Amino acid sequence: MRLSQFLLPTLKEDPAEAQIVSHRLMLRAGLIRQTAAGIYAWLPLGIRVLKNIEKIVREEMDRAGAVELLMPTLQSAELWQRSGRYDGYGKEMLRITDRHDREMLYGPTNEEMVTELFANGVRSYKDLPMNLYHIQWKFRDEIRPRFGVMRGREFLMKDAYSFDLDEEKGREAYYRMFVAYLRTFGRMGLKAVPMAADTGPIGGDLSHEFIILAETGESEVFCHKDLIEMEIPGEDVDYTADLSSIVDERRALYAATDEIHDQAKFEAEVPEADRLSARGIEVGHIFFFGTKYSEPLNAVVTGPDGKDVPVQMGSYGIGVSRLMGGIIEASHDENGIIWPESVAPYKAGIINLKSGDAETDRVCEELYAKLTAEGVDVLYDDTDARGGTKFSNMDLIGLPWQIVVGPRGLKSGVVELKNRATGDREEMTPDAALKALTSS
RNA sequence: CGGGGCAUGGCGCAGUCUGGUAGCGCACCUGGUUUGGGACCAGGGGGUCGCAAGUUCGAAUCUUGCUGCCCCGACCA
Repeated sequence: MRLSQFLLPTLKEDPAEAQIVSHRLMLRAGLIRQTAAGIYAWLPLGIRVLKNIEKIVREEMDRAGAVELLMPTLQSAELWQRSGRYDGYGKEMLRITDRHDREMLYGPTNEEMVTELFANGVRSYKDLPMNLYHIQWKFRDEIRPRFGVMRGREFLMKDAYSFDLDEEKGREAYYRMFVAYLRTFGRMGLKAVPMAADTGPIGGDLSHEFIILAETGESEVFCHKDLIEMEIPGEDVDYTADLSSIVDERRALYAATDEIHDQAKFEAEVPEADRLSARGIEVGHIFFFGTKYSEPLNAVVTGPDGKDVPVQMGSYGIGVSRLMGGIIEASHDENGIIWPESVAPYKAGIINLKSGDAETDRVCEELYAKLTAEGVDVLYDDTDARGGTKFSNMDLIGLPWQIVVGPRGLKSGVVELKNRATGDREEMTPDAALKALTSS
């Protein structure tokens, strides 16, 4: 993409409304614009990142055996009245009336709807296990939206729902998601720690929040430091096998958010040198809730014994839009965002230091054409802005690599390749820069 | 929902206390000089001062009501 044809409204100064660093940087780097409290428009650069995050989530869900579908944002109130949640959900739920005075709502979640879809399509235990997910916009009318995209009212969420014949199978489904989450966050360059969470009325031990560590995180977390460095399961992880060893080795170590933190237990279980207290952001939440929805909505399958049983369910959320804020919180410096390559809107930027200079333009054009042909996403700053402006903007938007092309270097036949994360710069021929970017 | 704060050009702000016909920086447009880390000179465009009533000869400024946004708290992916 040529910057001259792109919409990239960067801001030199911090907008007054943004308090935390990810919110400030998202506004300054031209990723989002707020349109109402807690509601954001995604600008061209922002939507590219969002889609990259989505892609990783989708790939890991698919790998773990979940099946994608897409449920609507608007739901009828009737469905929620049957599950008994319509009155209980409170003002967080945005209620809408259509032209026929039918009560509708903008979905804050989809348990009811997915349960009904499942019940309509599945009758036999032989069709289990099943895990259905979608990536869809949700709306929760938070009393106080804040922190930009981290705590918006409208947000993009991946939610998956597992259906199993009995509790043991349900546990296996839960473990698959547990492992898929480790991989998902790991691929985004995040260190996500699963922490036991409140299981609510169902009880049991099957609920975890996935917390990423970031200095500016909203809540305080405490855990064994080994959890941070634990290896992420590889691409070849076998989801049909018993995954309990992967899950158990993590659950064996202390990890808690400040809400349920028990300092005495922490000190008893974790040697002082291994205690880590840090700040964290919740980016995922998984839980098993048995027949909470399958019973009232009559989602039953016929078992091997010929009897109908309500299915055992779990649900598994990932805050997709929130993750963008979370990644920035975890990866930035004083100059701007530092995108991990897996989610970066473009892999590289080309800075033309003297637009209009025949040789500089020629080398830039050639690099741009060749990188594009090789399938490398590249943003070419072909505007006639001054060098300093281009450097600052490129650092701000945080593309992993920058190729700086100017007359001074070209005199000796070199361009400069800069790594945004490390700040390292190296002079090399345009061909060498091309190779460096296409081989990695 | 309780407490606090803000609303003046695209962005950041001054002016409000002490009413007198709107200003600064950045951004934008034109011309020139510049050109490897947010240039300089000259000229220029853009604002019903959040909305509505009221007080006054006169309101960004005073009064009342409303709306929007931000921060702290309770709540949450």
